[in-house]
Amino acid sequence: MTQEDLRNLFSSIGELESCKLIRDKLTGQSLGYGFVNYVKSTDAEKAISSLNGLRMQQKTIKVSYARPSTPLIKDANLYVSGLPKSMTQEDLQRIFHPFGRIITSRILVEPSTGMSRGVGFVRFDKRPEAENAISSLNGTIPAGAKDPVTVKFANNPSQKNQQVLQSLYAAASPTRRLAAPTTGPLYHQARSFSDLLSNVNMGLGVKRHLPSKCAGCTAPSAASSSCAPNYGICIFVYNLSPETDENILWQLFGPFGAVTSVKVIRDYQTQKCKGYGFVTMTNYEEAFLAVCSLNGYKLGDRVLQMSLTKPSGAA
DNA sequence: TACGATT
Repeated sequence: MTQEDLRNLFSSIGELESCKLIRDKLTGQSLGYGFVNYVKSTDAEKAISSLNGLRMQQKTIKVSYARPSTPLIKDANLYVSGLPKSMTQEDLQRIFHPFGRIITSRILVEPSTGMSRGVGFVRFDKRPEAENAISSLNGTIPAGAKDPVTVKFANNPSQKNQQVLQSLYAAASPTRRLAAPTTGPLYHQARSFSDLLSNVNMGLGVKRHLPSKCAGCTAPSAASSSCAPNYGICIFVYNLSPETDENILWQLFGPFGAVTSVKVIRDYQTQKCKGYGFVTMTNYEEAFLAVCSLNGYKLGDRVLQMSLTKPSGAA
């Protein structure tokens, strides 16, 4: 939605004094909210009663009175993971409401099934309420659940966009390409990697740095995995260096076939890779070959290990 | 830091 869309929608109620769509500072992308001032307060009331809850495309818009702008309401948004799949938004609110006024909350779902992904968000009115919720709830086990939940401050959308831009820049940067070839790990990777691929393409056995039993490949029926089985095969990759970025995973797995997503798991504070990541591939045969080929592959000074992700909830 | 998930 553009600023103009916002203006058109809300000016249909009454005369506007001002109207502002909030955008990311770097990318200019809408952050999904904005502020509208009406000349007459009765029009503001009308806007809330007629537009709140309106469904637009995939979204349900929320319209309410803006809270007074103060530093206290900033950074009060929490990210919650490890929730039982059976937990509803109402359950989530029940758990968090003792700590303060909840502005919004939601549980993320798999689009295809509507099933909970076990993660969600809770935005409190005030920062100290959010802090209290973290210290009281993080690591605790909800009633009736068997695993503890993680409660922490949510990532800031502009931080996330910065990461994406940096990663794109790093991939495209000529200095990076010139600096790497003779000494960097990418050079060594590229040479031995192409050897490896030519082996694969000729249908020959694959050299490995470890005597590999192809972990995770022994039971092809285990193709179902915790990560979106409808969307592909999810591969767990371990022993990545702290400097690993998404591009490296794309480069490693892309030649084996269709890769739908890659994820480097990072420490939130340092933004360094925690040593592992995930790659989702569309086709089982290609994923199988990638795991068999890349397990034991030496990237820089590290021997990679990989397997299909641990199935979840299987008896 | 051997299984994430960021509206």
